[in-house]
Order: sequence, then structure tokens, then C-alpha cells
Amino acid sequence: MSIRLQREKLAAMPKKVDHHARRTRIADALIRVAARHGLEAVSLRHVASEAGVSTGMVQHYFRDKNAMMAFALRAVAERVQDRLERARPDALPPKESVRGFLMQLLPLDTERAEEGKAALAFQAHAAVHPDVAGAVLPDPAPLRAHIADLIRSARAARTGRTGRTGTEADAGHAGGPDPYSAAVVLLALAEGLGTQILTRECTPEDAVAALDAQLDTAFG
Amino acid sequence: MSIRLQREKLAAMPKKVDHHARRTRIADALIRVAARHGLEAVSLRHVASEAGVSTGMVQHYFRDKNAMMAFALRAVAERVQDRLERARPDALPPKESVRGFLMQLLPLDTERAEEGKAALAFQAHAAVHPDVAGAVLPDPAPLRAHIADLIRSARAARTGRTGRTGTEADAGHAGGPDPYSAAVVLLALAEGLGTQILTRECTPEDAVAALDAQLDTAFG
DNA sequence: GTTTTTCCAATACGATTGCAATGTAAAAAC
DNA sequence: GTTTTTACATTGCAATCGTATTGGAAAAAC
Repeated sequence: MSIRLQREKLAAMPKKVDHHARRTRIADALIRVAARHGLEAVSLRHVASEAGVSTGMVQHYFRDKNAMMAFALRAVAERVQDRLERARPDALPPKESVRGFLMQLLPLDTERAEEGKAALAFQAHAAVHPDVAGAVLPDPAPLRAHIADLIRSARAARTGRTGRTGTEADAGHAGGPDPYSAAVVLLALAEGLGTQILTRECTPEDAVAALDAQLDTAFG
Repeated sequence: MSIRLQREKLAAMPKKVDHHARRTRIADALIRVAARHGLEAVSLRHVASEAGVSTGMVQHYFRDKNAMMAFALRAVAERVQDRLERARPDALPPKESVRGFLMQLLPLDTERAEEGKAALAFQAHAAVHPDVAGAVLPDPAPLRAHIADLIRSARAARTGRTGRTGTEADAGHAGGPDPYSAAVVLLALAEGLGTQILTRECTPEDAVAALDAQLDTAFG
């Protein structure tokens, strides 16, 4: 028992370490460096010192720099995904639920601002290195489909029907554009507003106002 | 006369060169490098060889790398601005005029895709280096105001009035959200869709469809 | 016990980086 | 004419880069 206590509390831990945890710790350090100084400042030594480890350890857990970058790229994507899952308020009406989603995508506090800067840097990286990006980035379709479903159900509730609408064409009727386009618009808008906040082209207040205005028009 | 011909045709030109033209040529090379390999690949030597000049010449025209980056950052912003000016179709009805603007912001051909990748890289750079960005990036307000004016005039035409609306609050009436928010939405949406195209999260067709849907709701 | 494997620190190496220093040739100023 | 200034090209240098290599300490396998 005392052995086990030592193994878990002290940092002796000489064998059988949690590889994923180690990699995640290094990736977190990489993300902090990227968020503060850009991807240009991401080097093995800099990341290692930010993580408080040796460069040898970084080399032990990542074959090369590209592997480390790819892992970190996936890590930020998963972070955003996790925050979206955690902020999923299914009990709320559809419009507020969607609003909750989209607000999570805006860099409104310092934590999300850091995350957003890192994500922006990785977007630029992904645009120039499609191979690593395509293998690692998540499919945006499920989120779009979920938002579109919420829009559909809200419109169905407004027109008196309770269930989800069927497969008929939604475009063109009084409810506005088809839900899928409306979902694409909302998500791309949140992303655009987010980067404009980070580049100081837009104040957070204006961004929230614009997003709310768009939510009003999307949900009628 | 023969002297003048030589001075203009041959590349002798030993004195009195156009500094701005030289800097622009170097900045263009930097933009190409950034668009193809990212800002991480931007070095004095790489840019110089892309421009077909020596690194000594680059050093002659830029105090240091930061000055070169700042000049290139402004150059891309001016390029986009120039394309917007050139594509300004004042004779068209407001909605089509705005559509012309926004379509210019989407990376729909290879030329604008390259420009967009460079712009995306510079956005990430600007988010992390606010000092250089703030001193160099253009104010987004005029463009927003122009789009808002076009929306206002379109709505005025629809309600039968001919002139621009006055200073009364536009928000909340049947025309939709206030024109300023609608303009912010349209511009941020175009930017978000643009980066999603570059990162392959979105097809150009979906982006155009989403933008057209938003134009329909913004202009009624 | 011995052996093997895992984990990591330290170091070394060639390439590349930003930048300073130097040299030179031609135009401009006189 | 001479002198000065501009416009580069070339070279050198210290720092940093990614990565390969070496070594050793400790757990696991035997």
C-alpha cells in the first residue's frame, strides 16, 4: 500500500507511464506557446521548456515535430468539441440551445481567447498543409446537422406541428432559408466573428449583437 | 534618347530606384511564400530567392524582418481593398452590389485562394502581434458603413420611400435587424466562409449558397 | 539473481536563421 | 575632374533549429 501511494503521489513513476497523458501535457504546452507567440515560435526546445520537461522526453513521445503538431492540432479540436458537449443545454428551447453553442465558439473570456488564437494559428497551418489537417480535423457535418435539426424543430413548433418536418424541401417558405443553409451561416458567422474579435476588428459586444441578430432572423 | 532607352529597358538602373516598387516586389514574394508554405517558411533568404534578388537587397530595403512583415501585411490588406474598389458596381441594385462585394471576399479561384491563405496566415499573426497589426491594418468601419447604407437604401426603396432613412432607430421593425448589424453579419460571414473553404470544411458551392441565403434574408 | 525493455536526460551535429560587416560599382553632387 | 551618396552583393557570425546518438537508471520479464 505504501508502495502504491508512492507510485501515485511521488513523481518517481519510472515505468509504465500514461503515454496519452504525457503527449497531452506536451501538446498543451505547444498550444500555450502557439497562442502567445504564434506557430513560428513552436520549437521542440521551447515547447519542452514550457511543459517543464526535457527535449529528450518530447522526442521520446513524438517521432518528430510534425507528429507533435498533428497531435496538438487534434487536441485543440477535441477541446472545442468537449466544451460544446459540456455546454449542451438540451432542456432549453432550441433557439437558446443554439445560442449556447455559438457563444461557446466566441473568444469572450481570456481562456477561450487563448484557445481561439491557437485555433486560428492551426487554421492557417491547415490551409497550407491539407494532408495533416485532413487526417486529423473533425468532420463539421454532424454539428451542422444538429443545429439544422434544432432550427427545424423550432420552426415546426411555431407552425403548430409538433414533430420534426419530413424530407420535403424547406427552402423558400415563410420560415426563411432552408435549415441547413441557416446552420452553415450561423456556424461560419460565429467563426468569422471570433477571428474578428481576436484581430480587434470587432468588439465582443458587436459580435454578440450580430450573432443575436442572426439568431433572431434564423428562428423567426 | 538612347541613354534613356537603356536606363529603362536594361536592368542597369544603378541609382534612383523606386523604393516603393522594390519593397512591393519583395512583399509580393513574401506573400507567395506565406500562401504556399505558411509564415513559418518566411525567411530573409527564402523570400529573397523567391523574389529573384539577393538577401543583401532585402536587407537594404527593410530594416529587419519585422519591418518586412509589416509591409507585406499592409500590402495584402491593400490588395483586397483594391479588388473591392475595382469590383464596385454602383449601377447595380443594392443587393447585387453587396453580393459583388462579398463574392470578392471568397477564395473562389486560385488567385484569391492564394491571397486568402496569405491573409489567413497574417490574421493569425495579427492576433498574436497586436502592435504591428494595429499600426498597419485598415479600419473595417468604412466598408461596414457602406454595406449598411446599401441595405438601408434597399429597404427604403421597398417601403416606397426614396431617400436614405434618417437617424431613427432601425432595429426591430419588419425589415429585420438594424442595417449595421446586418452589415457586420454579412462581412463576418463572408470571412468565416472564406476560411472554411480554405480549410476544406466547406465547399465553395455551399459557401455561395449560404451567402446567397443570408443576402436574401438581409434584403428581404 | 540476470536480462531485457522502457523512459528519459544530455549531448552532438549539420542546417538554417536573423543580422552585422565589408566591399564595390555606379550615379549624383560638387 | 573629385567626392559623396546610393544600391546593392558577398561573406561571416552567433544563435537556434530539427534530429540522431549515446548513456544510464529503473521497472519488467525471466
